[in-house]
Amino acid sequence: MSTVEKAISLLNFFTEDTPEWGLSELARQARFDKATTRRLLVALANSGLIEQHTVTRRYQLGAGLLRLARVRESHFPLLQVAVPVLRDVAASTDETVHLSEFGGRGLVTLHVEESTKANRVSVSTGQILPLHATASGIAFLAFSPSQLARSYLRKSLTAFTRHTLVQPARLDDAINAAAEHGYSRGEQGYEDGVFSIAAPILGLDGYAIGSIAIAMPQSRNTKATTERHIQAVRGAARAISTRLFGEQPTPRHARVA
Amino acid sequence: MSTVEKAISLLNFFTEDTPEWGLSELARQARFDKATTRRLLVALANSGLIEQHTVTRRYQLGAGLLRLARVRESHFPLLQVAVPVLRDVAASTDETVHLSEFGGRGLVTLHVEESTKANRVSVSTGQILPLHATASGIAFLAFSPSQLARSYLRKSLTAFTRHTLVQPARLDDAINAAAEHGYSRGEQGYEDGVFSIAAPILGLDGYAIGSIAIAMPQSRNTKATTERHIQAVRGAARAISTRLFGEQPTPRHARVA
DNA sequence: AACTAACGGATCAAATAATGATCCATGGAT
DNA sequence: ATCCATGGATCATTATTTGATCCGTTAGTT
Repeated sequence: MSTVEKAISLLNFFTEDTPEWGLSELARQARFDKATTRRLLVALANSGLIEQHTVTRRYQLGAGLLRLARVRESHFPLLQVAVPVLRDVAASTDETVHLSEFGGRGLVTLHVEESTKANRVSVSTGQILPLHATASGIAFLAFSPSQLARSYLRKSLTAFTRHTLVQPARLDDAINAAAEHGYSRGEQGYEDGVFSIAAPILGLDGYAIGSIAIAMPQSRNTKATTERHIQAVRGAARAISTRLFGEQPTPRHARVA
Repeated sequence: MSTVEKAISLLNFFTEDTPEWGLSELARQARFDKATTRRLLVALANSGLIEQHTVTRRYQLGAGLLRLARVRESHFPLLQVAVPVLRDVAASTDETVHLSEFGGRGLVTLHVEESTKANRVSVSTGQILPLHATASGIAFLAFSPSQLARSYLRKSLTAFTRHTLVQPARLDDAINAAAEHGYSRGEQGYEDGVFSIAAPILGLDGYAIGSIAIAMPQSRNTKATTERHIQAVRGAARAISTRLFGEQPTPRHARVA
């Protein structure tokens, strides 16, 4: 892990739940030396990615992030384009719909539109989704350069539930099925009782850049609705690609051998 | 400049105008060695702050930034709170209004609502404003810990126009006037022909966290309108503080000796 | 088709910057 | 009044970053 990666990894400790950190607390959590942590924080603060409250001396995310996020969004308006589409899908299905993009080392959940039902699936923004255990991940892998899928298969496949696909062969099957049909199913692979359907959002090169998924309680997974959900999620994913690039990219499957 | 700061400084080359960079091009611009630049970019990419286009091999800002910006905005909803206020001011004055926040080493312009007039001032998001040459900067300095103001006064005071305040004594006067009246004027200090009025947005500790400013062509700087603009910008700045913190912070002036 | 130039990327000895044990001052809590 | 945890500073040791140089590709020119 390079110094730069260490510094940035500190940023990831700042979440909706813990948006502020004291120095010692953060050092302990990140398992860095206190002095090291401080130096990294100071560097981040000098760059505007972190700010320090002058009174409490606690650290929080800085204004520089807003600026950079704006630049990115103005160049590549994923959220701007996708959020209305997600909203439509959420409205027409009344199930939780979420968008994730591949960035760095995993699928980052960027936006969530929740169902209005009392019994619904809650997803929180910022969550990193494991590729092998979620519908979103499988959909993404199915349309990724096969090298990526394969290198991922070699890594440790954590079992989050009894249903998580941990045998490489079964994961291959799931990926191949997703590549063939253009969508994937996740049946309690990450969290018990959650069923989801996902489709990949393709980039101009035909490879997936992320996914969109509908998540619902397993109990609402009925034949009749599922078919509608598949259509909705595939249509939404294609709409997002088309609006982003002005055309529908030609999919590039990644069959795993 | 630490390695971390170097890496993050690379991010700042990605702007609305140049949102993509090739490796060599960026290395030249940043005056880093090509190998160094690449290592830094790879580290940033591993962390999700940068992404590389698989085909063109060019680099652009990554999805991780969106996530972090969201976390910050949900913890400290400056934009969410301020944008509607800016919109009101822009609508009622029909002049360009912009919001900046102090982060890292300068005032970062976070949002702009432009006038609908043909002859208007254009400000672009992401611009870094010099503290001594803009109304926003003076307003900020006037309500900053005096240490900050003083250390800034020691630094080189670049003259952007013939009107830029470069003599420390005159800058002191401007800061003191702003501290006294709660707003500042910028008369062509940064760009010729631009007149602006700014007020500080105060944090809970009573020190400024940023500013809000109205900018217009010098020709429209008339006594009658100026008084209205002063009221508008002061009211807006106070409204933002109040909505952010639920109370109006007690201002802490920073009289310069 | 051969040549050139610029590109992204990889390598590794030398140079430099990061590390962490240790110390200090401050502020709550008991 | 004492204790303990905090944020911050120091500096010899250590590990990482650096950059000259190399390589294979691609795109433009002759």
